[in-house]
Amino acid sequence: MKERMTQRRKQALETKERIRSAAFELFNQYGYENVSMQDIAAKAGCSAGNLYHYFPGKDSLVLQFTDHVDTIYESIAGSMQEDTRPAVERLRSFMVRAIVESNREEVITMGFSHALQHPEQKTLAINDSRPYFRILSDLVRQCIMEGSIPESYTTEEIMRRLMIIQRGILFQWRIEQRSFDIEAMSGCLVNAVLSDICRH
Amino acid sequence: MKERMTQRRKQALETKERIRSAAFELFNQYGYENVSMQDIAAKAGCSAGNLYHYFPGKDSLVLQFTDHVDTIYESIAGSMQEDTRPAVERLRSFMVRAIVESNREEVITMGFSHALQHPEQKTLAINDSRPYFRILSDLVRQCIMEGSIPESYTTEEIMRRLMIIQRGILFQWRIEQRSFDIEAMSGCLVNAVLSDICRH
Amino acid sequence: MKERMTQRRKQALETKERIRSAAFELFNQYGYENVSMQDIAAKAGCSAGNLYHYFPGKDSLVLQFTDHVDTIYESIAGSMQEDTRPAVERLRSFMVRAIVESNREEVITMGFSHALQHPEQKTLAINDSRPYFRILSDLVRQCIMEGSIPESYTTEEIMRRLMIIQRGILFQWRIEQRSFDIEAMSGCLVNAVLSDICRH
Amino acid sequence: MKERMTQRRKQALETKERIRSAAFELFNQYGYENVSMQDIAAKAGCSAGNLYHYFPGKDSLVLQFTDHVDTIYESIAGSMQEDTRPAVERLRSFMVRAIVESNREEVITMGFSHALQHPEQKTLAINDSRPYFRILSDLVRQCIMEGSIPESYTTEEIMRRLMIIQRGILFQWRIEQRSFDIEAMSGCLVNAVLSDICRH
DNA sequence: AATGAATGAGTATTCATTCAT
DNA sequence: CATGAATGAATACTCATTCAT
Repeated sequence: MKERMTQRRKQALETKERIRSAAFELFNQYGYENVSMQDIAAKAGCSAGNLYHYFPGKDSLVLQFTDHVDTIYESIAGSMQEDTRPAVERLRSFMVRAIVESNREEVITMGFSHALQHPEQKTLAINDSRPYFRILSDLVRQCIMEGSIPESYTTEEIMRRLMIIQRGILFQWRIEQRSFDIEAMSGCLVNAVLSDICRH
Repeated sequence: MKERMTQRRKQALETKERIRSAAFELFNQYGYENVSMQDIAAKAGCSAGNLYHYFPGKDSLVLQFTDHVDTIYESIAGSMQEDTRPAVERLRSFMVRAIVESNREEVITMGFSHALQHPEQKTLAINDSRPYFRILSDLVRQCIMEGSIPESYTTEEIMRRLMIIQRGILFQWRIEQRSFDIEAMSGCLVNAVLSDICRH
Repeated sequence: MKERMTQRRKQALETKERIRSAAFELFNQYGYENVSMQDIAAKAGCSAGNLYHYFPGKDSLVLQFTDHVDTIYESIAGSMQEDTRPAVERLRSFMVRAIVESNREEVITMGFSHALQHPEQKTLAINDSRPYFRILSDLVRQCIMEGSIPESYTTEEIMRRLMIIQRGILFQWRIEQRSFDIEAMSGCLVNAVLSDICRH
Repeated sequence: MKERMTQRRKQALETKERIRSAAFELFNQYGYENVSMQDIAAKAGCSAGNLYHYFPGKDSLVLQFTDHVDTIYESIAGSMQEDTRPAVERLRSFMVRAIVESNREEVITMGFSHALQHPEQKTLAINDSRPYFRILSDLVRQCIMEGSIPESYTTEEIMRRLMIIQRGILFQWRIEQRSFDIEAMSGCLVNAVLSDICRH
């Protein structure tokens, strides 16, 4: 019986994941408003009614994307734990990888567009409980402590600039339909901004 | 009789403008997909059917925003015609003003969000016939000619970086709900990027 | 001053005719329900509002077609006034010409389709005051009098058969998109029916 | 469980049939363009949205009528399989029954009217894959083989004449609002046409 | 005589969501 | 866990008609 439950639960998790990923792909390709629950069900290979066993509504499907991004950021941070370079180098690396990775996963564009249309939901607002902001502010603070970033800046100001770069690149990347070298561009702009900051 | 015609035509133009601006406000506030033609009509003070005397459809209402932006950019460029400073200074000024002005008009955010969801419409794609790109590429070319930007960069590369900055700021400005100094931030980031470029 | 009035009236008549013929062409091509008053106005080269100076509504525009058909039938009858052949020959000729001529004018198909959809309006019902029926019943009665059609038939029965032939041809002609010889077919079927009648 | 599924499916089929028949009655009574999806839903006793579970759109509802007619024709042909009379007699019988039966079902008039308005859809065009035309051309060919119809005619020419008779009767039957003996009329006109053909 | 701006009711179609099975 | 029939409200767009000019 336990076996069966596990079996069943496993299947259920698979179904949930199938739904989530179907939704993400479709949202990304056509935009939130142009994807219907029936479309998602069709792509996930189940009935429309069944979606409601796993997600309370369409909204909650979009909002899954923040969890998804957090996972990505955490895995980047995890893989850098043994990096012993100065904080400013690690910050640079983290930003570049965050930009590249987050643009690999296409849902994010959708999430960004959604956030742009609904700023009041504060989906992308600075929020210390979310891994992205936690990791980033940690790194920035270490930079300030090690002296590579002058104390005259607040953590928030630094983060804001980096976020502007990240989101600007995401935007342009989408608009130009992926036609430039995103890694080079990220490295270059993150550098420009950090150098500028360090010089003051 | 001509007088009367003018009267009528004037009223018609007013109606058209009322519709356009109602649409812009609503789109900006609630997002394109969450605004119905009825909503627009109600706000414009006319019947829904009447909208179709002035605009062939909902789409064409959104697309008006590019014209609107173009007007802004042209007026900035116009007001700078007698500026005799080096090209790189003028580029800096133009960018800062473009960012500040375009964020003053709220529709633009909506247009950007729309462009993000429909990149295939190439609303914001580089397009030499649009004033923004014409002005920008002119200035960049002058910088290259006067030597302030090295020849190793193409105009397009420079423009891409500036656009990333502009759009990143717009994004963040919207997300943080206008809670930082946009002029200072623009100056700062445009500087950082241009300095970085000039140094190479 | 009289001149001017005449001038004006002439222009008015021209406009009315332009509207009528625009409506007919469009109705015929696209069907009554798929043509809007604005379409008609555009084709007639005037404003939509102006249509209402000449016709009280869209309905009355369709109904014009019966007048139009009557004119055709009267002109056929007129041109046959000096025909001295036996009545049955003249009936044959009239039918063939009526079929051919009425299919030349395309509106008629539209009128027929309209009549089919609204039989309660009795647009095509037998109606002695209309030229078509007057002419036809005259000819049939002459046939009976001259003995070429037996007295055992009523005028109405004969007319009904001829009308069936006429409308069947019109139908098929439309369905097959004008791809057979309508004159030969008319002659042939009218003959078959009349011969059959005469034999009994 | 299978039982239950059957129950559900049965109910679904009933609903589909209720919708189809509601649509047919209404189309026939008021004409395609004067019936709204809401009307159909109301008559079928379900919501308008539900219509779209069963039929992709309004058009597809009209087009169901050809299937309906085909069923009728096939049942007539089926019931004549053991008829051993000469082909020309069987052709006569088939035509009369086809005319009478098809006029019993009122939708057909509506379908015809629709076909008249949209000849480009070729709903009623000669189409060898449809039972009506297959049966008819079979019978005609047999007549030619047995010598009752001269070889100088093509199958198509014969069929065209019979179709003209059938459609003409249908037309007149509708226009005169069912006020004559359709069986007698069919027999009489089919006879007249076939005799005429046989004589040449 | 003519315009064209304005209306308001109407139309097909979509879709998130519910629920009996 | 899963289905899919059903709903009902919403939505973009159309159009005959009116009327001030």
